[in-house]
Amino acid sequence: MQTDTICLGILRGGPTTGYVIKSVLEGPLNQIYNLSFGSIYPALSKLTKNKLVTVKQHAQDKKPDKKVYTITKKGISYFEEALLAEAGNYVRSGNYGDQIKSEYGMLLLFSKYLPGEHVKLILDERLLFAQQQLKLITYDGPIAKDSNLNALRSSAQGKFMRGLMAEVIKTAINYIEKNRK
Amino acid sequence: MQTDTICLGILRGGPTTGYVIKSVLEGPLNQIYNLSFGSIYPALSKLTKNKLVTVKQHAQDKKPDKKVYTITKKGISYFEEALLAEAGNYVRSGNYGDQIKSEYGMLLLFSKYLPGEHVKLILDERLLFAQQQLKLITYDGPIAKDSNLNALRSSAQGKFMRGLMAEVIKTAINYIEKNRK
DNA sequence: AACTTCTATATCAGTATGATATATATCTTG
DNA sequence: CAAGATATATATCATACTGATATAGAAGTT
Repeated sequence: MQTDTICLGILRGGPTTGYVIKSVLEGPLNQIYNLSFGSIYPALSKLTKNKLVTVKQHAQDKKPDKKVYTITKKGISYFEEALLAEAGNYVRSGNYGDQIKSEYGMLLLFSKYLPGEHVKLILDERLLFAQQQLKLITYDGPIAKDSNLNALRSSAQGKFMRGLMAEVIKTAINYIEKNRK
Repeated sequence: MQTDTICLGILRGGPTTGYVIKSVLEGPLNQIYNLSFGSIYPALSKLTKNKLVTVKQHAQDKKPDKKVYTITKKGISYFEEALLAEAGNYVRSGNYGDQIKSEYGMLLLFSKYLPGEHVKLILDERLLFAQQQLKLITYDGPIAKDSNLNALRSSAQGKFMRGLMAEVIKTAINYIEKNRK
């Protein structure tokens, strides 16, 4: 999916900053899609230039201006068309897998060539990370109003994805704990 | 993990071609790591130039020469050092998540803005794909001798990873089937 | 008081993708 | 049985993305 489409999709959930878009992708959407600042900021600039979003610069004396992006009417219709096109491409491509680069997976695969203590450390850190992720995804407490997580919270689609992610993480944690001898 | 290290690691399991390396990554290692030909072929050339692998060109009249790469002694020790460094970097980085771009995940997240038939099709195709992946991973029949899957077959590490992947896919399939209303 | 993490944007060298080109064999389907 | 699709096999390249780095103050931790 194009970075533009993703930014617009997140902005569909309410106005926010590039920094928050990155946080959402790194946090609750970590298992779904990752993007770096080097992709997000230029995309936001391009969207602004094309009038698909507007910016409001919140001066914060001495700190860099907080740029709050809002999707425009033009942006909303563009997003819906783009999403439809992406869905069509996905089905037509015949490529239904995800693009994955799992450092952890490769290290475990090659762990025969690694000292035992290293492997233990890798598994420990990964388990800890997975447990934190699980907590983050199942968390139902209050959230910042600019966090754009309401869609993930309240919509049936968001609940579906949260449930799926939680189940998958739980399965992985249980499997690792049981079979790591 | 560097593309070089991954190619050497797969070559550690026996001599093979760039095409087969791609097939292994696209097939049984699909949930772990993906690389395009545009990364694999240049990496293999670089490794050859640095004497970490050797090539034997198998002329196949009219078809492009099949280039079978074999890891050298120098390559083996380089791989082991590189792997150790990668493990160290992983633990030190504090970044234990995977790099993921899931088209399917994003489409489902935004499925509120998509016609119902589209969503149904996406889910159907994804389920079919997941079932094929599961079959591929749990398959225990004969394999081509140049497929480099013996490590994944016989080693404890390979069995561990296969088991983990299978459990995760099963969980996802069950969840989608139960909650897709 | 010193150190680390968080908020916030931006750039860029190096790396990776995805499409395209080429060429034949084999499998599939109407 | 012919046509079309898929598999084998390597290679290139424009475009896109990453990961590191820079900047800078607030807030939290040791």
